[in-house]
Amino acid sequence: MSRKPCCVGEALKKGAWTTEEDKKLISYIHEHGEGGWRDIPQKAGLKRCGKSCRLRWTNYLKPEVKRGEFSSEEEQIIIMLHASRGNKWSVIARHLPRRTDNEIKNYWNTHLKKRLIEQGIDPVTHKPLASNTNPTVPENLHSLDASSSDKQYSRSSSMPSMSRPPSSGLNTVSETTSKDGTPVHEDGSLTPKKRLKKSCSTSRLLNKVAAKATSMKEVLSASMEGSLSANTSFSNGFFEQVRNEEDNSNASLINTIVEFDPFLQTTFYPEHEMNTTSDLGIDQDCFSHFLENFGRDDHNEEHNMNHNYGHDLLMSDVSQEVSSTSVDDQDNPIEGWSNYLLDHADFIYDTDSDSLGNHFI
DNA sequence: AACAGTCTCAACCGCCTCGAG
DNA sequence: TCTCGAGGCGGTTGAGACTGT
Repeated sequence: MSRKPCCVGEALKKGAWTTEEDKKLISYIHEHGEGGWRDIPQKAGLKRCGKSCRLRWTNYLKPEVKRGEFSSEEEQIIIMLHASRGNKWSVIARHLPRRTDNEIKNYWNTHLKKRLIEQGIDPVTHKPLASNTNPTVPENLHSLDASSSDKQYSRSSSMPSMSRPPSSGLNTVSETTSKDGTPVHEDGSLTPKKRLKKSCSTSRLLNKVAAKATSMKEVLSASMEGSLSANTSFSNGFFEQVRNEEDNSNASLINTIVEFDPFLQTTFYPEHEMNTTSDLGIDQDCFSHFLENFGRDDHNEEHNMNHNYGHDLLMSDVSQEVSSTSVDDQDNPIEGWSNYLLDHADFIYDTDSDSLGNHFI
């Protein structure tokens, strides 16, 4: 009622933010905190819409925002969650610490979607494209391992950020490391070994995760529709089998995946109400639970080198203490998940093993 | 060297939800 | 209970950098 409209009747600036504008915004928010976006432009001396300030801060300047190349672990999570939730970028972002929905959305549209298509997987349904007769066979990953995927990484790792303001020596992200902190040549490209390892690992995981995500989506759909029955591929005693094998690595993986997605808990643990604080001790931020279970990597110096623009900007010119949520305080929490999945996900394609593996295909 | 095409991603747009008044 | 602004969200755009010819 009494509130004044936002951004009305003012000659507001649009387009890319300048370094000076960033400094003003960072300085103001650091001093007064977030919130009250409507008033921030005026108080901070910016000719910007409050909404624009909020977006600039949350997507780019916020100290805890992680910027740079997505790891294969993060890619797995994005694909899996996209399969079950669709384009719910904010939901996906909640499972990827320090990543913004906008960044995930961009990464999906420019990288993951294309790669899934190349593999014959529909990025919308996460099911094999009609033209691909055998899309889930891992061998098909050879077609993108060193070509498309490698090309993407090579290109993106060497490409400067487009709309990033003139660095003025402030941004150290891509000077000695790739976007995800991987060591790079002086020209910004990944070393051949790193590139090969990364692309192969990513492609292998993409194949596995895409197939797994498809199954998960089917189960989720069936669950949501209340139609999960003996006809569902996960059924036929599968839940019981998994749950009775607590010390089995397969069961452990399933549990981890289920824990990862609270919605799937009702599928695997139908006697439980869908509850954000289930008996598993999992909530919407269940990824942190995973961290507790499987430990944090303490060899993430590379990731710790992943400073960010806002942080550097603030530290460079504004003599104020940086927020306590410093990048250096947080190592990459995804690594453990990746290693665990890599170590245990092979059963998904292991058709020679027991029935557990086949349920996922 | 110049140009066109491609790619990336920050920023914008418009709609929706929530909650203050 | 209703109104409407703030904030959140997903889709889209376009500037700028890279690549190929």
